[in-house]
Amino acid sequence: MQTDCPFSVVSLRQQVYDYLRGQMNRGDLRPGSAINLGEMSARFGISRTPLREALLQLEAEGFVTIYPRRGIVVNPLSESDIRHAYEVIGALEASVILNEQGKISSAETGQMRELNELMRQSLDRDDFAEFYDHNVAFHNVYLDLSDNRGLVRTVMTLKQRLYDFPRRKGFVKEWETTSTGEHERFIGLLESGDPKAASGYMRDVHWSFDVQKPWIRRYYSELEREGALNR
Amino acid sequence: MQTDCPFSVVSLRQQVYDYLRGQMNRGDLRPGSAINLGEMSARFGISRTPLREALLQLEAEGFVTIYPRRGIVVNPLSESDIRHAYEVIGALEASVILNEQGKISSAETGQMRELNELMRQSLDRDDFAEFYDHNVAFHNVYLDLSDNRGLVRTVMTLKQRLYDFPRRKGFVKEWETTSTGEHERFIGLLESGDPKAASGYMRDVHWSFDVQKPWIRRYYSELEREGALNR
DNA sequence: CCCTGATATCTGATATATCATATATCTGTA
DNA sequence: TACAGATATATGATATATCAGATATCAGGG
Repeated sequence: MQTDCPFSVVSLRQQVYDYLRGQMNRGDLRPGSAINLGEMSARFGISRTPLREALLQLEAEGFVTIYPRRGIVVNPLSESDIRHAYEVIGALEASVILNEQGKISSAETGQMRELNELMRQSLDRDDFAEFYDHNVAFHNVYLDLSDNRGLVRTVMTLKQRLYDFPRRKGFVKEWETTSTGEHERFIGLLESGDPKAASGYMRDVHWSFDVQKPWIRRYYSELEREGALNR
Repeated sequence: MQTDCPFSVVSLRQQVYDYLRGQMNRGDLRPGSAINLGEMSARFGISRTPLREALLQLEAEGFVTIYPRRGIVVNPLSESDIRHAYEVIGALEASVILNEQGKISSAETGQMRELNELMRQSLDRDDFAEFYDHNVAFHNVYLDLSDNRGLVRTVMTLKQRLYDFPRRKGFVKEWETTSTGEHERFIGLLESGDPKAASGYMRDVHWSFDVQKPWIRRYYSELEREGALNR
């Protein structure tokens, strides 16, 4: 029925949401920058209502703050925001790995191996965007096994928050090399039949703010110099 | 400055949100029931805009579904919704317990003991509302130690979803007795200096859907007979 | 010069009107 | 009688106008 329909009407609200998310993702809309309903309405030639609705959604997801009658600002990403995101992502990804262990077979670990290899190739080619897409796809191998779509949506929204503003055209190569190594260790634990250890490794190492802190600080401090990150 | 101000203007949108949440909480707005913007606008004498904005927020939080141009429906709570909520709550509460273990002292465990005792007294008096308030307060003892307000908000929203619709004036007493026993075990693990075991117990026993499934099914199946829960 | 109160301006919040889509009902034809 | 197309109705989605609160600026008095 509806899911088979080749046509769909995308609400203006959704289009605005997608547009603004795209702007943040490309770095065209930076942390701290102001968004003005009246200007946007004039620029796009649409009314303020769908704009406002899209922004209310973005606010609920943490991307912007609406100051009543004062203005709308794109949220900076502070170190504690990063720490909080790591905490939630780590806990939820670990939970999925444990809960869906029965569905993680050699097809899945094989897929993750491929993606990890593609990540390494992207690293060698300095292709940042591709590296991150493969990274997201790596984690999605097990996330997509979960029917808990709310959980996955929470994780994905937080990842978008993490990835948007530091989404620069560059790496801390040592971090990414370590990261792909952690992926490999993770796969090894899964393949050796120890999903509990794999789950713990994902939460306590790969998504541990404390463990990753030196890389995080190095990575984000470089961005801070570029003015993309406000403490 | 603003946080000290004894006066505040509460937007219509927020008032509508609070009102509707209160209605769901009291069972005056049941799962499956329709909400009509035009009727509500007429009844409250306010425009549809803040109504719609409140409902968009409620939709984002899982309480309602807005069917474009067709109507707005209060979401039923299915068994899989409950399972999903348990999964997320368990993972996140366990994470807080681990991360904030340094802040959990005898003051906190003492507080939890008191609340658990109050829960037992409510149970003896068949005071359902009070039992649940103490239960929420019990868990909040450690949740409030976390500065990850996004995490806590996620947990609280899911709990509201769980508690609203089965919020009847009654108990499965054996479940609640078992539950307070689990609280006691949890406190014991904390006091014996094993926060990791306490964290694991909270996630793998107290908030494990599989472990609690028999109680859940008994509790919610009674509600289903009352028409409060749709599968 | 500084402070206070009045006024102007800005911008989101709300009210009202209209539009766009989904569904129900009616009408005509085979 | 059944089916297809046209029309009516319902309801959320969007457009436009106005309001309400926050901030900036100005004017007057001490």
